[in-house]
Amino acid sequence: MPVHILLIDDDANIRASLGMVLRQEGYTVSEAGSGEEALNSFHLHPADVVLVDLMLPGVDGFEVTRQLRRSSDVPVIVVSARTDTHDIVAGLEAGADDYLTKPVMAKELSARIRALMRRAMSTSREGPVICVGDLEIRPDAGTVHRGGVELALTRTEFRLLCELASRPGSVMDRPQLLNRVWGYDYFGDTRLVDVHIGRLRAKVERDPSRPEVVVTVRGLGYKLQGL
Amino acid sequence: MPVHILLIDDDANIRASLGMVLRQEGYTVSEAGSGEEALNSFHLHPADVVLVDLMLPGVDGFEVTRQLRRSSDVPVIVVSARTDTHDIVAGLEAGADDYLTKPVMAKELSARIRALMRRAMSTSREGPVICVGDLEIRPDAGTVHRGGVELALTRTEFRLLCELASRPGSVMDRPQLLNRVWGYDYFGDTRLVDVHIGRLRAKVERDPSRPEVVVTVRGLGYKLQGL
DNA sequence: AGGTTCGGTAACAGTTGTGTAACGGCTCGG
DNA sequence: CCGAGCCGTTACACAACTGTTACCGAACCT
Repeated sequence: MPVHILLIDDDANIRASLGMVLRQEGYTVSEAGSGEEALNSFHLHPADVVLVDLMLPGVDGFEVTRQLRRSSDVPVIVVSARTDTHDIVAGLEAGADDYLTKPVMAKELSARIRALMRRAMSTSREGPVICVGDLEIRPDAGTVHRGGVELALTRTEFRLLCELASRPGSVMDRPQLLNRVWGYDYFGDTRLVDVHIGRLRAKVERDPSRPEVVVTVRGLGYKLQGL
Repeated sequence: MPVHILLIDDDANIRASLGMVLRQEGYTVSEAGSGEEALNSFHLHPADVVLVDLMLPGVDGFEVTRQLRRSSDVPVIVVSARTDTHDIVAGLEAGADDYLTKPVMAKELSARIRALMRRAMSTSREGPVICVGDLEIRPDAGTVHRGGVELALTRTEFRLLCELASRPGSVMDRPQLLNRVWGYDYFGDTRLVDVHIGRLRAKVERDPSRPEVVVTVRGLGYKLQGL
């Protein structure tokens, strides 16, 4: 799941250069040139991090921050040309988590984003949940639920399932699975994967004799039936 | 409950002036002049926020930050004379939440502390009482009640329980628990955690032979049954 | 259909993980 | 100095998990 950043600045050049830096870091980026645009955009498609300039036409950066805070805990970083302590304090008081002054160093910006996300994640109550079909996989809790009941998977089964779930719908062959689940660097033939797939099915499938979730692709490997 | 700040700097003048600023803001402050002193102090009396200088004799600020992170989620702000982007990035990567360059503006420092505490407290502070199943845990009071009666836990048992309760439902593995409860670095295998889990269960579980609260996740660790 | 390959699964034995009892060291208060 | 409680280590028994093998049926090919 890519991390999404909303970038708010009225200067298209700055948006372009910051955007490029962020995209290179692997983030997806959407841009807004005004406060109104930003708030609308955020409502439609909430971001994981917001970068906001203070000087915006219309609704300024302070106000954008306050509005965001009203409905969201999203991490907000102010990026502004204004270096005055008064502005910094006002930005943070408005609800921002950090304040950077232009010109920003790319490395510093991304380090600060990482630090902030780390902090924001660590306090989030619920870990991520991966849903495949009627399965709910919680890598964090190490549990799999189906219809509210917890399935008792072993560690290997769980890792196998997670590995398959990391790319639902696409086939993974045996060497690949051996590598990623067992860490083996192994070619020859072993039925290891098959056996564990079988054990996994016994717990995961409604009717293990007719698999609907963990599907065999003959001659290739296995895949998770996306949906 | 007053907010407590640990201030680490080898320059007594800076400690004095920053300390004064912080005390005026209503914080209680303890000071340390070296990394070793700071880590010892933190272990004895954990702070709510840590301010650390980078240039320290012996264990430097980077290392202090890393060590703290190993056993705690405490908010850490680096306060350093070094303005180089490389240092900023390294500080944040080491686990710091923010990085300020000297000379620091008092107003900015306190605004950043407030912003960070707001973020850190937003969901992590469980309030005065954590309830798990029919257990009532009061971290401040150091007590656990079940059905109105107080359970007599030892300090270790209590910390273990609190640690598990900090993320109910999420599995915590043994190294993690060793770090956070005992402050150990992980060295090989020890049954220490298991034994104390057993002792904790003897007091906490209705039927210790069939645990419902402190649940084993084989191959991974233990978790508190959220409910 | 017959031969061949591939996948599913039962059985088993070896390995690993976990619960717990027991023991000695330590601290603290009398 | 002595006992009580707590802590960390060790040892052992038992349960759960793992990887291998063997056998069988299904799918594929000619």
